[in-house]
Amino acid sequence: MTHFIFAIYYDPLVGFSFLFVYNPLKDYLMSPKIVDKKQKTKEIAQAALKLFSIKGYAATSVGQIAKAASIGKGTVYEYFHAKEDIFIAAIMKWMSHFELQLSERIKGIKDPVARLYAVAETNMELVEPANPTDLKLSLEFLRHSMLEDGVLYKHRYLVKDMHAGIRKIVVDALLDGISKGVFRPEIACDAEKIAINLLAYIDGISLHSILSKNYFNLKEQIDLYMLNLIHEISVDL
Amino acid sequence: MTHFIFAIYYDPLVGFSFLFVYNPLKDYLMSPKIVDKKQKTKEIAQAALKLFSIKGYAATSVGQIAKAASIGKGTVYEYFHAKEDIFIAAIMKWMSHFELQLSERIKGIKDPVARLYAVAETNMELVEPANPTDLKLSLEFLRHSMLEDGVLYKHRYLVKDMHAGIRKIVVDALLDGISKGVFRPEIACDAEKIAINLLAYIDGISLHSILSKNYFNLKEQIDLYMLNLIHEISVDL
DNA sequence: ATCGTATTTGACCGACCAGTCGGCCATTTA
DNA sequence: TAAATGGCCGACTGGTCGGTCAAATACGAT
Repeated sequence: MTHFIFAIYYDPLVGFSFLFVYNPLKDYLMSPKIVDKKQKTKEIAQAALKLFSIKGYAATSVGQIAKAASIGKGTVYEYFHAKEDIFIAAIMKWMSHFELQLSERIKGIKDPVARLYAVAETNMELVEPANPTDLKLSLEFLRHSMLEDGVLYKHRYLVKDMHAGIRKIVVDALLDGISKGVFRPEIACDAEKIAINLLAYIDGISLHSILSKNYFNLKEQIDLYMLNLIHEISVDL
Repeated sequence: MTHFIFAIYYDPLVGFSFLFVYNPLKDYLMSPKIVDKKQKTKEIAQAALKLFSIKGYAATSVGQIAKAASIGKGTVYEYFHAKEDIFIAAIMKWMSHFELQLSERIKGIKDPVARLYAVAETNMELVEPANPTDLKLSLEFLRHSMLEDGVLYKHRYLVKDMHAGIRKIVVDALLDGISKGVFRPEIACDAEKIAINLLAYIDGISLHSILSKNYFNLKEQIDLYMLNLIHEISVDL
């Protein structure tokens, strides 16, 4: 009876999305006012993400999100059950954006040393250009994942998963370096530890660089760390 | 005419405090119900500190602070002009407590290597014992210092000052190590950079340890970092 | 043109909160 | 005992915010 094709989309941002999809072959038979819920959900999450990263979760009201998305406040609740859900969607959008950016950067780099540098530099550029909204969002993210009554506490695994994903990239680079004879084989058992330390350091130095703006040069600091690291794990020449 | 001695106290937590002080030699002449404002201010700040570290600034109401301090809400405003001021006082209390703990630990340790370890371990223990409220407070602290509309933005120098103080301890340990022939003289020009990286790493790994609870062993990670650091800066044997 | 339905909307509600204020209590002074 | 004073308090106010809902709107179908 319906003149629309029915589809089930899965999107990591919005989960399963049951959707009446516009069918270009039958548009003269379209049902009344069908919108792409998936798309609009993303748009709202995008607008919210921007506000959350500037003002923080608590200080951003649903009304402001609605205004930023150029829709009414009530409409927001057609797409999200609660403010918390907007935050979760926004965070997932941000995470997948970051992971995409990182994997884009990594892909094609074969040299293990260059690969480690690329991981470090991608994180660095996330913070550098006088636009530290990402780190602010990170802090918001971490805070709400850590606190028992935090909005993201039930979704703590998101942080862990993200960390695990990036850590795997580093560990793989290390093991790859060993098999290519660049890094010392003895470090294989410490590869995980080395990766954990590298990523923790990058987060720490990024944080400090924002707090002590202009006091030190982020790139120089990371270079010093990387130089020592490479020196420590490389085969003796 | 008054039967009290008048004193001006200076306390880093509450600033100058003009105080009628109880004089034990003349207590039979006491004025009506004089309380130690300085002391009570500290008690309120202490109660607030606990709540802020558990729930965060925004989620802690002045009423809850009052209840935690076992006083009425109105009384809180006898001691603080605004909620923001309670936060500032609580943060300063927390900072001075941390700095005291660190300097207590450091004092008496003459060996430069042991001194570096002591700095790292003090930070570590701050986070370790299944009671990560301090790191939660750190995050709250950083967030409000970083954001333009953060409660502590006008007091950003507090973070910088604290970092500078701890950094000086590390730099001094490094320079001391050089003069004692333990560390290589060439690192003198990099001492500042090394200190910045060490402290950034400690903050980063502490953060990750809370987020990935039970995934890795914080002490082992720090030991690995310190081992590499010491190896890198020590004179060759 | 008109109907029916999907969608949108902003006024509204109840909860909460920072900060105020008038009054209460306890103790000293006269 | 009465007045004075320091300290204390919680009800109240003005305002915000998350979430709801009845009415309005958009738009294809007929």
